[in-house]
Amino acid sequence: MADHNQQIAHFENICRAHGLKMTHQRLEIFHTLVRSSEHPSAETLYKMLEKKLPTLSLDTVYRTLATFVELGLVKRVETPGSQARFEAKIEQHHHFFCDQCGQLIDFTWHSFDEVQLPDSIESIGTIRDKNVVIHGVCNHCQNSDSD
Amino acid sequence: MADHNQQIAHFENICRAHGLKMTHQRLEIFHTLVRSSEHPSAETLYKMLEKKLPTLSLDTVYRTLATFVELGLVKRVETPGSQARFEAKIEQHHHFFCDQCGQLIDFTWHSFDEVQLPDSIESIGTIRDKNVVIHGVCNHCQNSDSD
DNA sequence: TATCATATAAGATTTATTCTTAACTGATAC
DNA sequence: GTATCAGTTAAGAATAAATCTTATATGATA
Repeated sequence: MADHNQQIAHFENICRAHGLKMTHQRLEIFHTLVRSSEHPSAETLYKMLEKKLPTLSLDTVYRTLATFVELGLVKRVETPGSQARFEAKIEQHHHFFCDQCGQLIDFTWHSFDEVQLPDSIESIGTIRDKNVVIHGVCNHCQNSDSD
Repeated sequence: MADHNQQIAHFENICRAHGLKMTHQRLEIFHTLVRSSEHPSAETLYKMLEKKLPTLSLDTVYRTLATFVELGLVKRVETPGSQARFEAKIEQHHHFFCDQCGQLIDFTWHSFDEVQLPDSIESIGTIRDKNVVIHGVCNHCQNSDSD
């Protein structure tokens, strides 16, 4: 398990540096996202939080996520689903997307991270980030298919 | 330049095999997509075709693309943009996405295609497809930034 | 303690996409 | 060739995700 406290400290620093107030909502949304591995949508986050913050509004979740993405604290993950999904994971990682259930699973692949890209990339542009996306069927779906 | 005729023959076979009529609209939409390298959205395709098919409706473009995706003739490409984008490219390839202009550029990387995935994948699921997505700034944007 | 950024509520707006219905077109089977 | 029926069109309605609006309330920080 990664050191979430450190990440939350970083989050607080960034907010302070940008003169953003540390509201319960922001803190809880970030906490939830950092601790979740399911890459939730705004709506999912809203539901995850409704017990802890009964007055939270979906609008605030959207607004807050947009702020976080702008600050680079959170990433929007592209998926085939209709709703945008988010993650607060900082370490370099890659995604396995289950075409059956829509689950998104992180994995690491250090040898890929260090490999050099093909020369042809130079004629295309400058790299900020390189990621692997695997599409397939997760083991859970695979097993439940066998009935 | 790839052999588009072969791809179009394949397209016709698949349509016939599924009892789908070879309408002008379907043919032109597929032609345009096969020959385009810009991964157009439904709306972009619609605009690309409005001269050739003045009576074409946007609805038909959406409907036709959905049919093609279902038949596996066309792929929906996930991008950070709000509109879905499509490609008819069959050969294994990867994507460079320009964060500045939203352009999506294909590239090939054979050594990646052949490399083995990390063992950890086995505990996740079965692979259908693996792709690299690079985010960065294309050379065109890079150059026009320097003013 | 005061100030002001933020959150909330309620509802309107925007945008992409899909659906509906009715009339028409044209591809394919015969 | 002609009939049939899938598919297209038009026009407009319906959905759904996301964003915005306005007025009021809250609560973090100086």
